[in-house]
Amino acid sequence: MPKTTLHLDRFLPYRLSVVTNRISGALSRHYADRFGIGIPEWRVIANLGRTPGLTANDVVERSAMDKVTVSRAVAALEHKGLLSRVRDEGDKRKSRLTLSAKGQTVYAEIAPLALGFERDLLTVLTADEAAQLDRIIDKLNGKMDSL
Amino acid sequence: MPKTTLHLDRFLPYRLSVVTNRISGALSRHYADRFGIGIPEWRVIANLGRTPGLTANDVVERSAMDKVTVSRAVAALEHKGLLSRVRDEGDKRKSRLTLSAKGQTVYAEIAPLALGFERDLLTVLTADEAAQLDRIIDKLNGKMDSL
DNA sequence: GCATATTAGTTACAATTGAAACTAAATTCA
DNA sequence: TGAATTTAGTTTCAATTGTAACTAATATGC
Repeated sequence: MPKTTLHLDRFLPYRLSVVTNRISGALSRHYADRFGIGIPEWRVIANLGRTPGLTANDVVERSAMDKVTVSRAVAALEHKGLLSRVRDEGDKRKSRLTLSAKGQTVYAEIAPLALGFERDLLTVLTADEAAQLDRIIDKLNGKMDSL
Repeated sequence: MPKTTLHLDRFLPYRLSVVTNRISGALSRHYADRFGIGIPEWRVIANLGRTPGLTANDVVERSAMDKVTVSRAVAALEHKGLLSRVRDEGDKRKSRLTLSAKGQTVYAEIAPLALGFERDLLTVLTADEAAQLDRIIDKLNGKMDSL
């Protein structure tokens, strides 16, 4: 029988939101404090760390962040000297973004920290549960695509 | 072998954050637009709908929301005539909160809508996956408690 | 070829948010 | 008791965020 009463602490969107915010918050405290980097900035770094030369728009598409958020994160990172822009000669609306040496250092420091955090988190799940969760998230994303 | 490269779109905290924000966003669009109610207000309503007479602080404890957020949501709901406060005679710092008739109507309209949304979401998961997900969320929350 | 539409990115503005400081009431304990 | 602490809730302030409007460059259609 389907639920007929709304029980907030049994309500999936709510439960997801709570646990996710706790995780994001804890993770960002790990690096925000130590490196003065916020979540959007960190996501830009993570993308450029793996794939240099992306444009801001490429980052938007990959990161599910807003245009404006990315624009600001890029500006902040440039200001801090963590990345540089090179105007694309073929299409002058775009800029190619790459981490500076300093930016790469930050990436190299934070990435293992983030992976360590994830690994620690995953210790409470069996390998099977972790795999399930991955599949479930994909399915939920698929559902959201079609909505 | 554990991961050694940070691949943002395989990184659990990130994946969770993306899917959760998509779900929360879609859900809140369902009622925010129609009822002029934001997420924090809705959460207060959901709590009082099931359990009238809670104090603001009770809501904070149950909802994982911030004190300030709850205070503001309560003030907004009172202003809109959706709830009323009655100063607790035993402890005059507290107010007992209850939905007005109008507030109960809103609750009665949104609750099934929210449950319907959840039900629709869950159609992409098998019963077993849904149960797994529930368990996984509990485990992750347990981990976050201990952190 | 030039007017129109689209795309990359930024800026302006308003709304949301949380940390910190605050008020008022209740509790503790010396 | 009554001074010091804690608790409930509010207010202030600054930071973050997204929507909408904008600029500049490119692509499209007639």
